[in-house]
Amino acid sequence: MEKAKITEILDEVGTLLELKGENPFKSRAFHNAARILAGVTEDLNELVKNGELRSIKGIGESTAKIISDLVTTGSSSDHESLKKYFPAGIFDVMKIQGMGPKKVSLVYKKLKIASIDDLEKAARAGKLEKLEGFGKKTEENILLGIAQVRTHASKFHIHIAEKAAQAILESLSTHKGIIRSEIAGSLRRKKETIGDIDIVVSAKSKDAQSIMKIFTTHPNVERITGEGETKSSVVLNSGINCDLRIVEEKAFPFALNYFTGSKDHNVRIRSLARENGWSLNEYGFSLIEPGKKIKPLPKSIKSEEDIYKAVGLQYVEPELREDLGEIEASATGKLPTLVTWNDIRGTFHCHTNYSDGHNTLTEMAAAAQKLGWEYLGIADHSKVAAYANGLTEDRVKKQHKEIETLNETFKGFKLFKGTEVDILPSGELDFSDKVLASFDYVVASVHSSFKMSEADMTKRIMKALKNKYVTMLGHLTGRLLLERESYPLNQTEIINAASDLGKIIEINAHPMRLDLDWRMVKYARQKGVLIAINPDSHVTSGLTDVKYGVGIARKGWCEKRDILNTKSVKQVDLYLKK
DNA sequence: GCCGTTTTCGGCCCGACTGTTTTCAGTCG
Repeated sequence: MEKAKITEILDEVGTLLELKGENPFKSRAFHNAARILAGVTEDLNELVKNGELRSIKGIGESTAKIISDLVTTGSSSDHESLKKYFPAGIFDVMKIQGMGPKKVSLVYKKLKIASIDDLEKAARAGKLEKLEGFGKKTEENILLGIAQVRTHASKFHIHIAEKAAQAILESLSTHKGIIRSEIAGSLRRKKETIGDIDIVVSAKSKDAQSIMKIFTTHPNVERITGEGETKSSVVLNSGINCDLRIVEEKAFPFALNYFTGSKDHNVRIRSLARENGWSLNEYGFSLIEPGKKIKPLPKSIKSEEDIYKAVGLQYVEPELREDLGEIEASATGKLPTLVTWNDIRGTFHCHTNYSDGHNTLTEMAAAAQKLGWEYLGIADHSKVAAYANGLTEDRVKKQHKEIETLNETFKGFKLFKGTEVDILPSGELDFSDKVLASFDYVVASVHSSFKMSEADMTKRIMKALKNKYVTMLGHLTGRLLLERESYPLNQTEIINAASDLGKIIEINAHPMRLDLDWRMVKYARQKGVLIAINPDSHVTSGLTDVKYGVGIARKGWCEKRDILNTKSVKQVDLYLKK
């Protein structure tokens, strides 16, 4: 069984235990195990065979048994017996705002509700309000929650969320009482997809009410879902939930840190505080048992840096706060130096209006130069990509001529001739070797037949990788959210092969390809594989929007040495000279 | 259920808001 499926089952076990009303720490143990397992790069079969599962922190006797059963037999008796308590549809019901484990469990037991449709029918018939702990208002909220799940995806692209958040922030800034204000949450952590927007501001309490008013009456607000003195929640007309928190100035760094998350990162920081005998919340440090000091409370915390220092850590950039090793790295002074916009010299996966980009070669070159870049790689689609107006051999020649002519006009800037050649289902490439040889570099990508088995898809890509003209494997992600294109892939095998063959792996080249799994990046780095994270103009309107769509434009995606910084650009340049 | 070197038992992060209660459980982040 594949690892992704196993982590899904562990999560399911955790959720089923919540529904059963088990000890919350017990169910959390399974969710933790799922998350931890997802970050394991070693071969699962080997780990099971050698009995090494238990050596992973967070995997104990029960979770190890489930994992090992799933790996060896494809099913787990513990999971199967838990499943008997609730039908599968129950997981959908859990997605509705306001429906947590207790309420879901109750409506199932009393009314046999096990799907969103059932829930809607019961709400419309007024059956829910008669249940204990429910009422008229709860019923209305559930109907709203159902409507929301149906009309909006629960996640939004970062650039959509960013624009929506900025609009709110701008309105708030008109209030003179605001001392500091910042976007927090996953948007600050620069996740590729955003669940909701968190904004934190500091102000005197006498100003709180009028600040809240600006927020809840903003023209972009569709409806208010919660309104209090320090916290309000709204749904914006784009469908994104947005929360505003108002705290006193001295609490601002704590609130910012708290609401930036991630949840798992916060839990770790709080545990560190506890070791000193302190409790940490969004307002500050306090002693767990007043009078029984273990370590004196830190004084004058003015910034997040001060908080990290107080618990013995180096400052951790928001982009790294996922509890995926950053706490340990920070404690030992081994945090990576992150890429910044200034590190970028160019990129290699751009489309133009030759295929499905929105801009001409001239416009793309001008935009790249305006960004201060030294080069831009043009990689339009190949002929089989008819949906994207892929280039035939003749049009490739025409584009090459145009690039050559343009290059003569540049000073300190160069356009590279590339292609994003389709990897056909057979693993053959969409251009002959002779045509491929005419490019400066070749990106090979899968754009069709996504429903192959993991083994076949991996074989297909491996075959393409072995072609000597292929420089880079295009958009390897394995998890493509919000998009129809999605395919299974043995990432470990591909990275190993790229390492052996000296190929580059490109991640998230496409603004629509989301949720980079940086654990995979970490593994690739261990294997010495050069990773290129590239913007392109595929969906957005050219390079003007490019900084939203891509990792390379944002710090935090990887370490500098992974990407097209001075050192690795030289490596890429070497490729180009070959 | 998982962890731990001062602990093999006892703790595990913490608070705001809602809607239902009539003092608080449930949900969320």
